Amino acid sequence: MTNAEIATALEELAVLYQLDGADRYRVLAYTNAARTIRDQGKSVEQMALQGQVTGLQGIGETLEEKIIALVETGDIPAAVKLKEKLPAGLIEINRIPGLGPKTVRRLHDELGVATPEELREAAEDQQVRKLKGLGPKVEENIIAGLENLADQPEGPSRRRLDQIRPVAEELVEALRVHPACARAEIAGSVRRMTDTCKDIDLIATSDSPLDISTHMAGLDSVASAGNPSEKGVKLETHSGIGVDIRIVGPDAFGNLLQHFTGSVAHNTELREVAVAEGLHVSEHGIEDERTGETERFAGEDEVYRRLGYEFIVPELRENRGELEAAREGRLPDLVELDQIRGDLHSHTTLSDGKATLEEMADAARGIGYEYLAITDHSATHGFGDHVTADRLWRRIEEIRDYNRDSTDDFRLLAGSEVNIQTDGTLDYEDDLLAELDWVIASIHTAFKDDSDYMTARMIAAIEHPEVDCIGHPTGRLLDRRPPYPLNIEAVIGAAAANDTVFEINGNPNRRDLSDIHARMASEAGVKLVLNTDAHWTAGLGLMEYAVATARRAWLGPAQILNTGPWWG
DNA sequence: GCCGTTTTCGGCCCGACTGTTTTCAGTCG
Repeated sequence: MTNAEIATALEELAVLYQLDGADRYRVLAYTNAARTIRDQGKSVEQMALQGQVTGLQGIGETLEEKIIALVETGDIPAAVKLKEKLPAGLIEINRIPGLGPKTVRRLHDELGVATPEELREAAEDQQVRKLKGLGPKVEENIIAGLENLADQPEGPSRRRLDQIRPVAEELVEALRVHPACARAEIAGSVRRMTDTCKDIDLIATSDSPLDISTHMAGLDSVASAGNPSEKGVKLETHSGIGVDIRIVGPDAFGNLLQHFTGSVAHNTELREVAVAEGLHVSEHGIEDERTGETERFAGEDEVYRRLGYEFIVPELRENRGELEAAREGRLPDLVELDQIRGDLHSHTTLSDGKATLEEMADAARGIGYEYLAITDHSATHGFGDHVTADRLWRRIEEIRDYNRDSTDDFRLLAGSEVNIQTDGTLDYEDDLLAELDWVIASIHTAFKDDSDYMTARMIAAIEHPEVDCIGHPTGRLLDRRPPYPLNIEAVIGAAAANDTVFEINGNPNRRDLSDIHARMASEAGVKLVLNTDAHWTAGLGLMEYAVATARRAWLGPAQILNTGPWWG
């Protein structure tokens, strides 16, 4: 059972407890545990079975028992019991925005509502407004909410960073050009460079905040807006992206930026630690309970310093140990985009790329790279653009000619992205692979839902003496395909033992390895390489996403192969 | 339900918004 599946089961149990009227802190404990588990790189199933799961933050004996029951039987007894007691429709109803567990429970107890359909009837018959504290607006919200629920059964969707970031940049620019705006920044998950984002958070400071809110609500790209106020405004773009704009005075800009950058887990931990020292942190400032005074800071770095931390870059703010490290002055020295000296994964028209070898080389040279590996697909790629062994031999000669004729220090590397076949072997002979400067092995076919099989196949490639690197190691596509199942610890162990490098593929649809797995790999002594997998010249520009993932994985230049010169 | 450089019991981040009230509970991020 995957960590995501365990987390989902615990989140469902949290909702069931909520509907059952449980203490809110008990519910919170399950929600926090689910988040911790979702964030783990190691298999929580294995940890639970080996009696190690209580070592995780927020997981005690009770949760350990429930997790063990879940992985052994597929169910948590407490959840089964609650599902017998509470109609399944209530969980569905609870997903309507604005309807929380307390209201759902009252609708059930006082009106007998057990399904979305019964709720619709109750709202249309104006029965809901008969309940104390509920009125016609709630009925309207229910009817609208049920419509949306039918439209998007999976709940609010997250979008890839590359889809949402240009919109955020356009909107923050619209803030900045307004004469009344003193400062504006992108905050939230876009600033933290997460894989996907739910919405856009923007913050600003202004002497006439209402003008700013009204201006933003009236933009052409805005489909609908809430009430513009002095504190900000909520928008939705025509493409359905939610935007939250918050405005404060210039003296508290740092507090607001810190608050709205998040993450929730980071801020919650930050504030809990502060409370123990008598300090109350919010977007408005830091209140010292001994003096009753609130300190405000224009700069975010001052907020961290006041609380006893080194400045923490946004990419690290996930409550994955960064607060402790910042307090002790041992934050990592993170890799920067300008430290990358070459790209080791690119395609040309020889396989499925859109640009020629010369065009790709010119583009890489234009970025200022010292080297570019040409790694077209191999002999079994299919789609009519596979590269036969004979053709690859000739390509090696072409690249050597290119380098010989080159008048500067830039060099092309002769490489290949070789398919890992179903039995773990590669689709070129060893003598050809040995002639290449750089060999990436990747899985492109036969994704099986069998962890033992996929792991063995991957390890066979890692152990192959001619393989330098594993490409997009988990095969995930953020908007359409989950990773294939791998025993990631075993795979990392094999890479460490064989000096095989893992790629962080910077294609924003992949970001593979993920931040969590890349950090695990690095801690196990595996080197990482940051690549774009470019299929056209502009694709080389995607390196910033690989760098972002590497920074989120706590990686510095010393852990990354292509911050160095070509060594081959 | 979890947890401990005040605590093994009694706490558990903080504020905005909404809809309903006329001071607040519930929900959300």
